[in-house]
Amino acid sequence: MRLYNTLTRRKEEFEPQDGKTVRMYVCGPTVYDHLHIGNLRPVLVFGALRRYMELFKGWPVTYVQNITDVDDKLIARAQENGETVAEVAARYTEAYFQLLDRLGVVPPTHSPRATEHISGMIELVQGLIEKGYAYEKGGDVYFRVRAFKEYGKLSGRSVDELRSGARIAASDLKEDPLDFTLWKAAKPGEPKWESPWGEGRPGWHTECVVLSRHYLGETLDIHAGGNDLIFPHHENEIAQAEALTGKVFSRFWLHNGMLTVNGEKMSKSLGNFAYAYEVLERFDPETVIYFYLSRHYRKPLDYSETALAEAEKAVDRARTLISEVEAELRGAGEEEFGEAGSEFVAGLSRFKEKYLEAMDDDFNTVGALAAIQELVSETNRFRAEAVGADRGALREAVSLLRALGAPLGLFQAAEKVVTGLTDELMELLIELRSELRAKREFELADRIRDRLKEIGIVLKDTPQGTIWQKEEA
RNA sequence: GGCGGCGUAGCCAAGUGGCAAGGCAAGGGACUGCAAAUCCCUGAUUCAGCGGUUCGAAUCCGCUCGCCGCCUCCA
Repeated sequence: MRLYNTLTRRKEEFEPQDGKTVRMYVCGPTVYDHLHIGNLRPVLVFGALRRYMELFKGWPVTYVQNITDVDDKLIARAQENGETVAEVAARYTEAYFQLLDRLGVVPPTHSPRATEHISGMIELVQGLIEKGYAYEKGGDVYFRVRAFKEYGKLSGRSVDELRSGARIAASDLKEDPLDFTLWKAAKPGEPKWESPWGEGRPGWHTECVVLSRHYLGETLDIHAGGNDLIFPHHENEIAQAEALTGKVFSRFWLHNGMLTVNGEKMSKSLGNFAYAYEVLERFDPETVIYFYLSRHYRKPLDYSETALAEAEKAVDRARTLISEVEAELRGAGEEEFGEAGSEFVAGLSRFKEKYLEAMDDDFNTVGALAAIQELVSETNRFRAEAVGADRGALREAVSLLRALGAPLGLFQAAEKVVTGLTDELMELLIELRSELRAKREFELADRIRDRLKEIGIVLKDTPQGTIWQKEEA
């Protein structure tokens, strides 16, 4: 498949370096607060990319995502609350995994905490000092940016440009204003670890380098995150990793576009802020997923209630088809279908092809969703016309729909469990009601339908007879 | 100031050199006791504007207008 690589600014053919397993690293949450709706985008997009590779490309993915459990924001939050940093981190880490579960996102293969790898970070910093890429000043350690000649290759900046840009605060301790912190001397009351430079804690960009290397080796296949991380975060990661090893840190860099609200990036200061869990109180998980995948991942995505409501209708169209077909064919055996059914089933492959083509072209989920919608339309058309055994062919369409939805996390809601007794009782009720309708005793017939609706069972009178379904969760 | 991106029907949104996907909304029709679901029909001679390259451009180049992101913590 082809993926747009920020490093080369082009779409490139992607294959895992060993031809088998994808080594993928995605920047994870800083657990000082709940995820907001912007944070959700990389989680859903790269989670779906991972599942697509596993389910359709045949590449198992080792997916590593860090949990940043020590940093300035966490320390500030802990002090506000009169808690320890560890308590704050534990609470929001738990919330994060609950959110993944709610959304049906497969958890990362590894979710290392930064604080579990402090010794690795110390080794990294030490290695950089030994090679002349870093220096210690007053208990802090800084990376010597000018020593790494390829600095700026990811973000397309040159050191000269950056210096003239000069919004970077000068520091007496740094040799150069562009140098960035690898290790911070501890201030009173802050979490701290012993190091060759005294007590302190790791600075910014060290954790991703150390964690990714620990689980995935020196060269990653894919490193992904929001495009606001390109500079300085990812640029600095490359500098550290490549200065130390001399090897390519990551072959591909993937960046998702920002979530906006009314066209502007969401932020607390603008007041256009919402938590992920709040959206999930208003919309079901598959609607939320559909919304996030309804725009190409590299473009900005504008959040609004209207957009979510539209996603809900779009996703419901497919789910209605699935659930109605399953209701219609409930109890029916595996029938062989005739010419019409066979022809219909043979034609289904074109939707899968369109889907694969879109997904393979820089993970174009929008095109993939279009293919899914076309599959839904075509199936509905067939459903309206088909009679007899050919209707069994609908099973094939539904099964394809589920398969295409699987990497995206769509259409996976478990089939409603129906016990044999319920099945028989419903058949009885429907039979009696049909007789009432035949006698035009609609009042009683409608009462049965209304009462069933109250207990969560929906009756639909279709040309093929009455079907019943449990109401959508 | 530097770097990057975007502007496609009422709304959302693919496509990035060869007759403009898909969804939502709207109108008409079919089906129907009523519901529900579904089907059919109706939409951009046109892709912010102006020039240029080309047999051919929404797609390439230049300019103009408008919007956004990064350059400081940020998904």
